[in-house]
Amino acid sequence: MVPFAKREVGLAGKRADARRNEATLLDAAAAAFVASGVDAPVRDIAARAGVGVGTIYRHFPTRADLIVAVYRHQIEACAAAGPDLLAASDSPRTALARWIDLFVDFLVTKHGLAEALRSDDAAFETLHAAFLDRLLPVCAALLDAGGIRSVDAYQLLRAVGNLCIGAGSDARYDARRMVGILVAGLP
Amino acid sequence: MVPFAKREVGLAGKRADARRNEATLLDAAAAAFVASGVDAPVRDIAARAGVGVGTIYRHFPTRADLIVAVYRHQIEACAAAGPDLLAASDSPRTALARWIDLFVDFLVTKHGLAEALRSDDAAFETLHAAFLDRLLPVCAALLDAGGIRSVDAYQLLRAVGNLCIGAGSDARYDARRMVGILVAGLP
DNA sequence: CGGCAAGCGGAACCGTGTTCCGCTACTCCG
DNA sequence: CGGAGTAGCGGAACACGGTTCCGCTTGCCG
Repeated sequence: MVPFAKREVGLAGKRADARRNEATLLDAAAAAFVASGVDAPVRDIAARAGVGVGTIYRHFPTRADLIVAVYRHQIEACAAAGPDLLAASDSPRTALARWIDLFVDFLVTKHGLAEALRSDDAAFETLHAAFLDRLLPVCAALLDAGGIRSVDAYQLLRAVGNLCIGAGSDARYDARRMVGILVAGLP
Repeated sequence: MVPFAKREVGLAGKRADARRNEATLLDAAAAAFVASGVDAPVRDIAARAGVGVGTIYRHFPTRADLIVAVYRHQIEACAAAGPDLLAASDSPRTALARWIDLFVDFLVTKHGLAEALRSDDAAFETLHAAFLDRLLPVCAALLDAGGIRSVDAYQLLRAVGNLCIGAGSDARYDARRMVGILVAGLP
């Protein structure tokens, strides 16, 4: 028996101070993301954590890795909610609508996340992948359960993500509403 | 004694070389936008035009001013098409759908324009304004003619603009289709 | 032609992300 | 417990893009 072994993937087998720094960095990054959005300057995050910028890049080679690490649990929760909603809702269509609502809530409450998600910058590839790996199958299952064949899950997630861009910084624009209209209008 | 310049300030009173440079810059910018998107580095545009970067900033104080100048005619054409479509179409709803198609075509064929349009960077304020000034009233008229009160013109344009983001760089995503579904689903 | 301000070029500056390397200090082993 | 070796650290340095600034050039007008 190996106590705590591999409980947190990135933390196993490292020196104690390295593990401490990684945890501190995750906290600092989460705080910085709340305060300044996911575009928070690397130096700010490093300063919050009380480490040098080199330490960030050692633990998280790209910004996307850091973002994924911070939000991994929420991505997971969103993915897990899919089957639950399908079981609990009156119709698959309702389940889809509710699940999309969860996804939208997630995106609009993280400033800049929707923007980062759709960036075609190669550095954000792993962020893109992390979302698609977990959420695409869930979305596909919901579409399938609802008998919706007119769009594939990728396009729908992409469209919803796009609609969420800038949602937090423009009082005249209500992303939730436009997403609702889109989903309701799916043929 | 007159401490001011001998000639009135204004476009017509510019020096001949300045007017020449401005025209050259517009051509160079248009070419750079086609080649590298509207995010083309300022130095690239200057190099294409054979001028220094200072010359760009003198004629176009912000990047948005340059973008607006390059696309002014197309914005204008799109705005002008609104009333025409309303007169020529079977129903206001059809006219709206066709007009949105024009708008989408405009956006997706200009790499990075949709992204720039929705940027909350203060430098893009005049770009934002240029689009809204001309297109918002047209869109509002089309919505009104169709009796659509459930969304305002700003939200619709914003949503359509968002859906067009990244349309040119992702083969799996068809912005025109998602926009079509959204517009068709407007209650 | 001569004076002078409009206009020009591009070096310099600033704020990002990212890399690199000399030093620190943690861990392990004797 | 103490010394050696290395994982890991800090932050200076570099890359790169936008923007500013200022000394020089040049078109314009008298």
